[in-house]
Amino acid sequence: MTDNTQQPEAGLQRAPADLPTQYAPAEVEGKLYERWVERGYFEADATSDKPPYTIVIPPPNVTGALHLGHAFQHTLMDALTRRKRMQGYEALWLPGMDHAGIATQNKVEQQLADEGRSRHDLGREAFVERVWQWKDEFGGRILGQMRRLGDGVDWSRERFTMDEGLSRAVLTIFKRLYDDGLIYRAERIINWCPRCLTAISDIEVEYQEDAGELVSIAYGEGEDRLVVATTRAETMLGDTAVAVHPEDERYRHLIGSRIKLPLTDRTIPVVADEHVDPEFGTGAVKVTPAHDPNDFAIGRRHDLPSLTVMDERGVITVHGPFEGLDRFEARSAIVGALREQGRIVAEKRPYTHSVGHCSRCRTTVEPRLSMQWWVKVEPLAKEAGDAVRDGRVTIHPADLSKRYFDWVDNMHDWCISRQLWWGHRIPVWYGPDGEMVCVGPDEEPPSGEGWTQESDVLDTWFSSALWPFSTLGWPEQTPDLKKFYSTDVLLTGHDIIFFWVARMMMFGLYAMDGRQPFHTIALTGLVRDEHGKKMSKSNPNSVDPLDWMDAYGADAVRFTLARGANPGADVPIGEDWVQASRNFANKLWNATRFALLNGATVDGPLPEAGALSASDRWILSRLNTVIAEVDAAYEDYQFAKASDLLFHFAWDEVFDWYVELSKTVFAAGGPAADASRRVLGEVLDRTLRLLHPIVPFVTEELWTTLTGRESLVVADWPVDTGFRDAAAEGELATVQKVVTEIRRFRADQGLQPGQRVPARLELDGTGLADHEEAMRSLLRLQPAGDGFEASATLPVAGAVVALDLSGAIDFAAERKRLEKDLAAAEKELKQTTAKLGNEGFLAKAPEPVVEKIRGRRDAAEADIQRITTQLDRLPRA
RNA sequence: GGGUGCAUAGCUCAGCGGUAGAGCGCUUCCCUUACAAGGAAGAUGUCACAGGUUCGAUCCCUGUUGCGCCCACCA
Repeated sequence: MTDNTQQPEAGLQRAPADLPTQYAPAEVEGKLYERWVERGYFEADATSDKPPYTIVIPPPNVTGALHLGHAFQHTLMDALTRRKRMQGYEALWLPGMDHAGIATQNKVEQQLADEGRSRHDLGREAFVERVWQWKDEFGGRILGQMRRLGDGVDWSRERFTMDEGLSRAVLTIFKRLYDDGLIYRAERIINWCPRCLTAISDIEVEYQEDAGELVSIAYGEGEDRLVVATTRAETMLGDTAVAVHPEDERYRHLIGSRIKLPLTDRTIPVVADEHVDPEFGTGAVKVTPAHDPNDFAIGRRHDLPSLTVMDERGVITVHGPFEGLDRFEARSAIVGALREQGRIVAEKRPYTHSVGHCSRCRTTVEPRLSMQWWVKVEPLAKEAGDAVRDGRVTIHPADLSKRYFDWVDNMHDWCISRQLWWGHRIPVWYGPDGEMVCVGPDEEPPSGEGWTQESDVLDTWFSSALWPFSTLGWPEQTPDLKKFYSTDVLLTGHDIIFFWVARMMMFGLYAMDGRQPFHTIALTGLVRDEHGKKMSKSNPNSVDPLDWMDAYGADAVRFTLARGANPGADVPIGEDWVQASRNFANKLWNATRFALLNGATVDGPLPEAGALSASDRWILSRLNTVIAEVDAAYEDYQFAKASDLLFHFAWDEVFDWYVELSKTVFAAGGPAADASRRVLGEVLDRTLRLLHPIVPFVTEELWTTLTGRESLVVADWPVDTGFRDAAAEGELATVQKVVTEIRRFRADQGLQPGQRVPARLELDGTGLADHEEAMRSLLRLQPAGDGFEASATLPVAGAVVALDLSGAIDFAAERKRLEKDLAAAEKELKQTTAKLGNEGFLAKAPEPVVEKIRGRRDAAEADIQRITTQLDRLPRA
C-alpha cells in the first residue's frame, strides 16, 4: 500500500490543541509498534510484483540482551529496509536468533551447578531438553527489546538456528561437503578450553599480553648439556626432542644424539629443524608435539612421538610426583624441582608474551592434540575471495576489503567439532569395524549392533554461515528463497568479518551454486563510550540502551546512533548526545504543533510557482535539494550524513527561518497565507517522511496527525521533483543576512530581544520589499511614526535600516566593531586581489574557482563600501 | 614481526586542493502567543611536527613523533 491509496481516516486526526507542548515517547512508541505489527506492515509477500529488498539480521545469541552495538546496527538495518519499503520495494528484514552453543550450554550448566548437579547427572538427552526449557523460559529477551527499539522485522519469518528447518539445512550441507571431500576428521593440535571442555577454533581464541616467566633449563649432562627456554615448563614432561637450527655451529655436534630429559628417565633426540631461529634465546628449542602447534609440526617432520601429559581439564597425567597437579601448579612445582637439581641456569625473569584465552570464558587456552572434524576451506575460500574480487559482492567501506582478502586468502582449515551437547550433532555414525557413515537428512542411520553416532556437535558458526539462505527455506526451493535470495545487504560489525561474513560467503556460494549470499557487505564500527573507550559487557562504562530508551525514547537513541554512523568508523556515544537527539524529536513535535495550529494542509496539488512567495519557493527548492542529497547519502551507506543533513535542514532552515517567516504571512491572511499553509504542510510532510526510517516513532505520530492518513511505514518515499529556484534561494539568503546583521547590532547595543524599536527600512532596489513585514517582525521593529529620528543607520546587503534608538546606545563600541570588520574586509580584498593578479592562478585554476574568488573580491569591496558608509553615519560619541 | 588506520575548537567527530565545520560544552541577553528539551547574539583552532609537489596544501607525497586496531606458531 502506498499513500496514493491512503485516505484520511475519520477519527484518527486529533485536534491540534490536544498535542501537549512536549513529546512523550513512552506514550506513543509501544502503541505504534503494536499497530505496525498488527497491520502486518513488516510482513513481506513472496508473491508480490515489487522488486525484493532483503536483509537478514545477524542473529543475536539466544542468551543475549540488547546492547548498544545491536541498537546501532539494528537502527541502520531498520533505516535501510524502511526506506526501501517506502520506495516501493518488497522489503524483508528477517529476524532470528543463534543457539550460541557454548554460551547457552554454559548458562544451563551454571543453573545446574546452582542445584549441585552437572550435565552428566542428567545425561545428554535430558540436558538438551533442559536447554530447550531454558530457551523457552529465559531465552530471547532480546526480541522484546528489538520491538522496543522499533525494529521493523518480519516476525512471521522469525528463525532459530536450531529449529527444524535450519537443522535440516545444516545436515544437508554437511552431507554435501562430506561427500565432496570438504569435511574430514583428523588428529591435530587444536585450541582447547579446559573450562568449557571443548575445542575452539582459531578465531575464538583471543590473545592478550600476559606476564609470564621465561625459564632456561639445562637438558642433558656434561658434553651433551644444552639449554632451552620455555614459558610453559610443565610441558617438558611431554618433550620428545630438542630442536636446533641445522646450521648452528654450537649444536652441530649434538644433532642426532640423545640427551637426558630432566625429571624423567627418558632420553630424547636432538633434531635439526629450519624452523628454529638460532638468534632467539639459546637457539635450542624443547619439542612437545602433543602440546604445541609448532612442536607438532616439527614432530611430524622428524617422526617424533607425541606424548600427551595433561587431561582435558589441564591436569597432569604423567605418573610421578606431578601427577594430579593442575597445569599451573605443575609449572611452579617443576621449576622448583629443576632448581633443586641446579638445572635452572637463568633465574626466572618477568616476561610478557601473548597468551591465548577462550573468548567465552577467558580461561587460558591449552593447545592439545586431539581428533576433530575439519572443513577444508581452500576451494571455498578461493570462491569467497573471487566473489569480492570480481565485483559480485561489494564491501563498504572499500578499504576494509583488504582485511577480508588477507583472511580468505590465508585461511586455515576450520575446526568445526565441539565437545558440547547443545548444538547440531555431527551426523556421522561409526560402525563396529571402524566404518564411518555420514547420514543425510532423509536417510536412516545404520542399524545393527555397535553403531554409534559421533558425540560432537558443530561449531555455532557452522549454522550461522547458512543463515542467508537457510532462513529462506533452503534446501527446499521455496517461494521465499526464489524471491529474496540473494539478500541485498549484510550489515554487521567489522569485528565478525572472519567469524561470520567470510563463512557465509563460502557456504552461500557453495550451497547456492555460485550465487552470493548478499550483494553488499556494509561494515560498521563498534560502539564506544563518549571518550572513545571500547564498551563491552565486562566494562563498567557499559550502558544499557534500554535505560536510555526509557529516559529519552527509542528515537533519541536511534538518531544518536545514526548520526554517529560514519562508514566503518567506531561510534562514540554519550548521554548528552542522546539528550540532544531527544531535543530534536521534541523540536519536530512542536514544529508540527505549530503547523497544525496554523492550519497547514497536506492535500491537493501545490500552488503554481507563480502563486508562491519567494520564501515558499526557497524552502521548496531547498527541500528538493535535500531529498537528492539524502538519497545519495543512503546509497553510499552514509547514515551520519543523511541524519545530519536532515537535522540541519529541519532545524536551521525550516524551523528557524521558514516557520518564523510564515508567521507574518499567516497573520496577514489572504491567498498568500493559503499558499504558505500548503507549502508548510508539504515541507513538513516530506521532512517527516525523510526522517521516518531513522526516527520512526515520532515521525509516525506526527505524520498521521498532520495528514490524517494511516501510516508513514507504508507511505511513499519523497522524490526530488527537480524544482529549484536559485533566485529565491539568493533572495532569502539576503533576508537572512540583513536580519542577522541587525540582530547583531541590537545585541551589541544591549537591546533586549523583545524590545520594540522604531525603524525605517529602505528596501528600494534590493528586491526585498516583499519581506519588509517579515523582517520587521523578526527584528522587532516598529513603524517609524511622526518625529522619527534615526540615530543609527545600517546599510546591509544594499538595504538601509534606520533605527531610532533615542540616543541611548554605545556608538563607540559599534565603531570599534565596525573598524574590526573593516580591517578584515580590507585584508580579504588584498588577498583576493593578489590572487586575481597571479598569472599562474588565472592560467591553471578552474573557472568556477576563479569566479568564486572574483565574487569574494567584489563582496569585500562591497563590505568596505558598506562599513565605510556605516562608520560615516555613526554619530560621534 | 607484518599489515592498517588515526592525529582538525575544551570533549567527540565531520570535511578534504581554492575564505576552517557540526553536536555537546562555554559567554551574554531573552519564558517574543510551536517549542526554556526553546530563541537570539557571541568567543574559541600555527587543521601533530619537518620537508616536498602546486599558482595555491588541513587536504596529495616523503619522513618524524604519538596513539589505535587487525593479523601472526617467536620457544
